[in-house]
Amino acid sequence: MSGNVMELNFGSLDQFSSDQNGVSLKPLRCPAPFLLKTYDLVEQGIEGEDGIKIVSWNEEGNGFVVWSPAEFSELTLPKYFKHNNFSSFIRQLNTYGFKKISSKRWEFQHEKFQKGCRHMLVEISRKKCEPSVFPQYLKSCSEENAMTNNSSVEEDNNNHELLMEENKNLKKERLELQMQIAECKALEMKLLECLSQYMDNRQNKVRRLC
Amino acid sequence: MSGNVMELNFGSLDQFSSDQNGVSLKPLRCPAPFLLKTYDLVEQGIEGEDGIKIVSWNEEGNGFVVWSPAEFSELTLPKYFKHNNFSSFIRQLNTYGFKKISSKRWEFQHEKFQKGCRHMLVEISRKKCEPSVFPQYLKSCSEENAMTNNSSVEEDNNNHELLMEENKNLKKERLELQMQIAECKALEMKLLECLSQYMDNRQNKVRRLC
DNA sequence: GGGAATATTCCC
DNA sequence: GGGAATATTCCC
Repeated sequence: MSGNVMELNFGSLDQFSSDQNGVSLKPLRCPAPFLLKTYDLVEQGIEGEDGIKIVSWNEEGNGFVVWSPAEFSELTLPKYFKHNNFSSFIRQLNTYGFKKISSKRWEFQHEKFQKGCRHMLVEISRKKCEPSVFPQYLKSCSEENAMTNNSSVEEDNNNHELLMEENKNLKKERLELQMQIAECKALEMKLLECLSQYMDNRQNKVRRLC
Repeated sequence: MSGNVMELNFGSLDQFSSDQNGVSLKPLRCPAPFLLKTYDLVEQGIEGEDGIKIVSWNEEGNGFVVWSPAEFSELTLPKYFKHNNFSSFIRQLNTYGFKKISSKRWEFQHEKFQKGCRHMLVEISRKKCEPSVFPQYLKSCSEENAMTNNSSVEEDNNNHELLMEENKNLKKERLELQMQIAECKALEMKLLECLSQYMDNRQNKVRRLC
């Protein structure tokens, strides 16, 4: 196992800060490991005995460029991550809100990912899936309805495959909706329990007052 | 990267079955990679030049024993997984419902994990987050879905009308489920309002008592 | 043991 | 790009 990621140590996950008097303050939230590793990997983008520049900051220092995706995948990624897939790396960049800002080269940017500002990484967070209360269900509703209305009837009639596909998706969706309902019911139960506890408390209070 | 897990290939994720006439049937669900790897790893539990038995089936063949956790972690795990942590392995076993059945040795069991029954792995699934609340109802649902999928594949293929009909019904069902969810959400709101009123009342009561 | 966050993979 | 399933880690 020598030479691979399992023996690398990226240090403790917790970060401590100290003020100007050297007094230790409470632990700060730590940047996600992915961000720290990506930052470090950009800083050390020169590899191999021929000193190829595989990855580096861009000219402005407000983004980075993967100059050689092949060598990046083969040499750089496995030093920092548990894989050597460029696409998995890209997936993570997207998860953390990086944008690909050039169609001509692999250049990525994030407002809080800048040369010399390792401390700023803590301000980058993963995109969340659940924005509000009714979103996914309302969203799927309107989208589906639009779809159904737009799609031409004759195509559907003539395309068995499409129909089968839609059917399959509908079944999947049904299961998801059923699970959502189960979750709702569970939440109701909890709320009811909660409510009954409050009522019991009130009863007791009333009794004590009599 | 030679010699580590990233170059191992465990084959396609999809499995196909054929009947006795060699006719290819539709793809079967494939066991989780974790289960296949664990099965294979138990089968090949002898390692090193001194031929130590690191892991093997138990006497009955209905479970397996990790005889040497240290060597298992250091030698076996990284060959099959992207880590060398015994605890991560245990975490996965728990996720898939395995039980530790001895306090004296690292012996694990799962009803569907048996010597010579690699095909049975497909019946093992990850535990879901919400087991207790409405299990029977969800279960019957998924069984129903399985039934629907299995029954009369050829008829469905050949009968466009049936497919259209099913499709229509599924959409109707979807609408009903969405309405159910809307009702649930509305009820939740009322319960929350109710709860907050009780909390306010209690506050007032406390205030009056002071 | 298992909940939950993060990482990796797979797929659209 | 991103949703979602699975894997790995971290923590109780």
